[in-house]
Amino acid sequence: MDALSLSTLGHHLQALRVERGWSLSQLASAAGVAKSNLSRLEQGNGNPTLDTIWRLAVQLNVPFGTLVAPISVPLGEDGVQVRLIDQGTDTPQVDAYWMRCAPHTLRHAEPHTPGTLESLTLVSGWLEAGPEDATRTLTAGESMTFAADQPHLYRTQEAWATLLLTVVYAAPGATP
Amino acid sequence: MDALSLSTLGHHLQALRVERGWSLSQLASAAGVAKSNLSRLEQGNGNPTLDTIWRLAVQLNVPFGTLVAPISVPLGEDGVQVRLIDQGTDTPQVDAYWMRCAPHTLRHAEPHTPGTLESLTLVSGWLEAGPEDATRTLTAGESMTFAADQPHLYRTQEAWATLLLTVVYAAPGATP
DNA sequence: ATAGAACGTTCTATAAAAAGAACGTTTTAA
DNA sequence: TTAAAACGTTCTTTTTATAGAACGTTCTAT
Repeated sequence: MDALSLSTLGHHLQALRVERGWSLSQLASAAGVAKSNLSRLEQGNGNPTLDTIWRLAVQLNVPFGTLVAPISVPLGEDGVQVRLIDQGTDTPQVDAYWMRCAPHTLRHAEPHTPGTLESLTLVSGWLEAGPEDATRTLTAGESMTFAADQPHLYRTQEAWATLLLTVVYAAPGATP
Repeated sequence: MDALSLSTLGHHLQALRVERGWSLSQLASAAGVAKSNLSRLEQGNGNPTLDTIWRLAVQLNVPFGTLVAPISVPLGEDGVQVRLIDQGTDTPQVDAYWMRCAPHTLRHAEPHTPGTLESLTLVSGWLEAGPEDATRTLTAGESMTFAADQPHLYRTQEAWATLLLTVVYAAPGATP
């Protein structure tokens, strides 16, 4: 754990607290944490316990990861990281992926088999994606579906992109 | 921090490690964590430090929140199992879940805050979902988006359903 | 003005998380 | 068959995160 992350946590804690108009003492008391402890954390020192982070997150009403973001995750060589979440057992075959693209990444993807579709939902950041002649841009929370049986691409600019991606392969015998 | 969350963390740690074919000793060594410590954590005891969680998350190559996110319902009484995949860091807030529903399940969900949307993509099976007065049915590979700021439901029939679900919370200050 | 309360910080004491050594067991290799 | 290595667990020791008390300071109200 680097010092940057610790000060990030501290800044986040303080920002969220002030945003809500609470004093350090109030938050500490409400969360059941010693105010000396919270003080230390906001200063960027310390290395809080999961229990402590948990209590503060609950009290601040933020998702857990929010406190410690930005998240640093190792990437593949091309700046794209992909993880298989699940594979369907039905027809058509469906593969579900979690995917993350570094800033200024351009990933070209080969065509899948005819009739294949991809659906993606952006979780964080900004992304341009789609068939190479018909891309669209997405921001957090937005979704799109496109035909993936032709060359397609994923491209980021200044921001990271995190998304869910499902590949729906054409059902055997289906009429295109 | 309740015991459930701690054992959840333990299970996640172990599952991710085994998934990668690593031994406890290997992971501990690679992450720079004492194996006694990791052993304790996988057993569901202990209350790890942010530093420890961080090192393990980086080594396992998963977003931070994934390790500690509560697997909300372990296929509980309502036959629904939910796993947090990722949480966005942007505005609007986006939470990504993997969800599985047993056959003949009916799950009623409370309204989210105004403006909240849910997008889901079915990976396997059959699912009826949406606002209670406007549900739709999905089969493998299909997607839908609906307003989740009203009572909504998920219902299966004879088959299981596996899906990706993203909850997009309304941006603060957005005009509904 | 002045007493009181609340603020955030910095002490000290205690509880516990982390590291490292040692253990018995299982796997691997000679 | 045996020696060596790796495994995961359980000890002990060390480090440190947490709680609580005490502090000086800044608001608030009388």
